[in-house]
Amino acid sequence: MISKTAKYAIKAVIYLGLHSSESHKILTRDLYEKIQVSESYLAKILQELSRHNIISSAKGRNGGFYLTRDNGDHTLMDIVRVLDGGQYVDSCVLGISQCNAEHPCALHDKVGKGKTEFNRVLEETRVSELIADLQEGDAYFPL
Amino acid sequence: MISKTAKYAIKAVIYLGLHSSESHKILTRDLYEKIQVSESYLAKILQELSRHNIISSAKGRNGGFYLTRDNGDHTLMDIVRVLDGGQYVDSCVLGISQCNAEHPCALHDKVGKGKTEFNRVLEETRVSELIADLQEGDAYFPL
DNA sequence: TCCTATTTATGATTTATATCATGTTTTTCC
DNA sequence: GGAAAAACATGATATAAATCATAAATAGGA
Repeated sequence: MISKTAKYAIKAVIYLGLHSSESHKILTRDLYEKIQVSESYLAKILQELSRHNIISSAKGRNGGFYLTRDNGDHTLMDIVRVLDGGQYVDSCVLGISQCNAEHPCALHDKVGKGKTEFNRVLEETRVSELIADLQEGDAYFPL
Repeated sequence: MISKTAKYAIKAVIYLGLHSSESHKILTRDLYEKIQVSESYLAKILQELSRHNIISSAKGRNGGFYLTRDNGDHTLMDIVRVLDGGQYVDSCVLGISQCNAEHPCALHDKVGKGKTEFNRVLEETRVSELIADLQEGDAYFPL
């Protein structure tokens, strides 16, 4: 559905949203265990996110990664696209070319709703909203 | 979400359900183009399905693959499990170990519904039902 | 009984994903 | 201005998924 890499990325972004700011940056080495991924792999992922402006970073001493208000404007789908390259979002569950929303195939019609719903949520949910939900205690995020 | 291999398999099973019977078996070479996969790869998939009794087969001259009434009793999830090994059905969308249905994580709570729905449909839909829908013209399946 | 058409079994190859490792650049502090 | 601390860039390796190729087993028909 979405790659492991994208999952790591989403977790990391949420964590940064909850625990970082421009005045309190976070280092890869202090984050990788929580995400349950190796330090060097997380580093690569964070760099990719930074390059696409999903998160912010500062080099050198006192550097690190953090989330600004602007960063929070991205959707979860943006994150997935940066890491999975947008290829997973194909219209038909069975990969039938003549199948689309107006003319859904047998399975699409049944199963497709679940997938469409999944995509829709990814597309509509902004990082900032998710963070807000978590801060208000409405949601659970055990990292 | 589900592998390409599983998609090929589902397509093939549906096709067999619509166009084959014990007295009218179908050869790999007459099917692979419709599924849009190579002949040898489809052969491998059909063999795997046959071994797990999802479809039926006969060797030798006048042999081929076909679907019996008994075969139709399997669910779509059965097909997926045979080819993907059941590993994709992990509980949490983000792979968080402490997250489950009773205690859903932030994303699980939002996105999870889509995935759960998807799984449910796979689990509940029997091959025979899907075939019936198609034969009655209620569904679309352009192969 | 022998030949041919078919599934079946097995292994090799390619491609994609995930992961690791190492060197380079930038920034801040002393 | 030099040294240390950090992100950044790049390439190598490992693992898994997808695909291909070939030989063996089986069954039917002449």
